[in-house]
Amino acid sequence: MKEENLSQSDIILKVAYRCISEKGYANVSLRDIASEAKVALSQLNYYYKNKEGLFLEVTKVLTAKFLKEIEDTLKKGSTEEEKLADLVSYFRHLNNHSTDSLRLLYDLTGMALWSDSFKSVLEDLFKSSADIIEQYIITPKAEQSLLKKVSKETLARTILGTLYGISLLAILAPEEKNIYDPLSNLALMMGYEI
Amino acid sequence: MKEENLSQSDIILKVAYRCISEKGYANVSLRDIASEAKVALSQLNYYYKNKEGLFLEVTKVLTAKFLKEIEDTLKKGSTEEEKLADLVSYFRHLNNHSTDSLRLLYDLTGMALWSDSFKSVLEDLFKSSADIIEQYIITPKAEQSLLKKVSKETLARTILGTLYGISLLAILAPEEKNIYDPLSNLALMMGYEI
DNA sequence: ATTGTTGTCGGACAGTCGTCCGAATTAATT
DNA sequence: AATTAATTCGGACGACTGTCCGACAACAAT
Repeated sequence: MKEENLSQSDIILKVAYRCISEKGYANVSLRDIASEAKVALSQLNYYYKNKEGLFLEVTKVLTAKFLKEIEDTLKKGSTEEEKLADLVSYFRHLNNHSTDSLRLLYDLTGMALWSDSFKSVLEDLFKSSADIIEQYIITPKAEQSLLKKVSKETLARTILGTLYGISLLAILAPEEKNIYDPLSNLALMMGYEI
Repeated sequence: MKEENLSQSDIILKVAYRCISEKGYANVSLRDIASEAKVALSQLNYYYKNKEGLFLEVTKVLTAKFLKEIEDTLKKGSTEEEKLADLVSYFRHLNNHSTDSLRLLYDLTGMALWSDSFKSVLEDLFKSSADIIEQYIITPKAEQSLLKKVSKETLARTILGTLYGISLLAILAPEEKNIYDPLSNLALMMGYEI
């Protein structure tokens, strides 16, 4: 077990991540986390000062994870079409196999609607994600397509927003069979053949 | 003042709607609502039984409002292009002038991630919205476009998800100037000229 | 006029929450 | 070995939460 040599602060962070992604930030108390981590309640304040401090740290872990995975995904393919298809597949994969992390992302996004601290972290994630997408996908080739009328930044933001919104709808309606078609559809809408 | 002849239960509902949309469901207590409504705390339980009951009622009011506005919006235009442009304008308008209602929608969507009661209400909203979009926008004309490869249902769901996701990003990054371009961009991506 | 129903209120209840503090233990430094 | 610093713990504190109950008022129906 690699968990043996984790510091107590790491354990707390890990357990907090799992708890929130399973039950939602509004339904998790510090006592829940402390007891699941087999740690005294006061240790959470010792390492992270506040509940907000702890949850903020969880948010940073999550956003860093997403950012890295998005970049890794976009690095793989060689052509634009491949990269976009990979990005769509990545979100589809999140929906299928990492529903908890995706729910956590939406939950923390909801927190960002009311708290400036969380808002700045999430803003940074979306800004960085859009930048990466712009860098890897929006090549001159795409600009020559039917999308030449909009800026690179706008196009990248549109892609991100679409993936984000459709994934959220997919989480809320898991019974739909062709629920991930819209993701592939995005590429078609952009004029790609994937 | 039309508020004079509102029943107490209506006042409570109205105040609850406003409170949640201003501070978020996790940050509003029944006492907050009761005091703002100038009503005894126990009255909230008298009329709505639970906190969940009250918030659920707020959710139903909100979803009904959105559904009606979406339908009204789509009824106006005569052509497909107009209808789609109107729908985009409607979301843009929400972002600019009804930010509270939009935030409330996202907040309750977040609640739907953890509670089955809220989930079914929100599911219904998205399902009905997609149906309406499909009915008004996806005519044979659109099917003959470059989108002929996907089903009507999928296309409608894509439009809804895109509007939803991009609006959420727009709320979180209000400083961006051309933040609503992606909305218009959606139509361009679909091959429309608006 | 009396009875019963509905609405309204204040207050109390038990439980949970985040935070903090003092003591005990362990580790590091001198 | 002795002193200082960093961890870890249990417990307590005050504040806040949702829920519930009994009393009183308004009104309707008999």
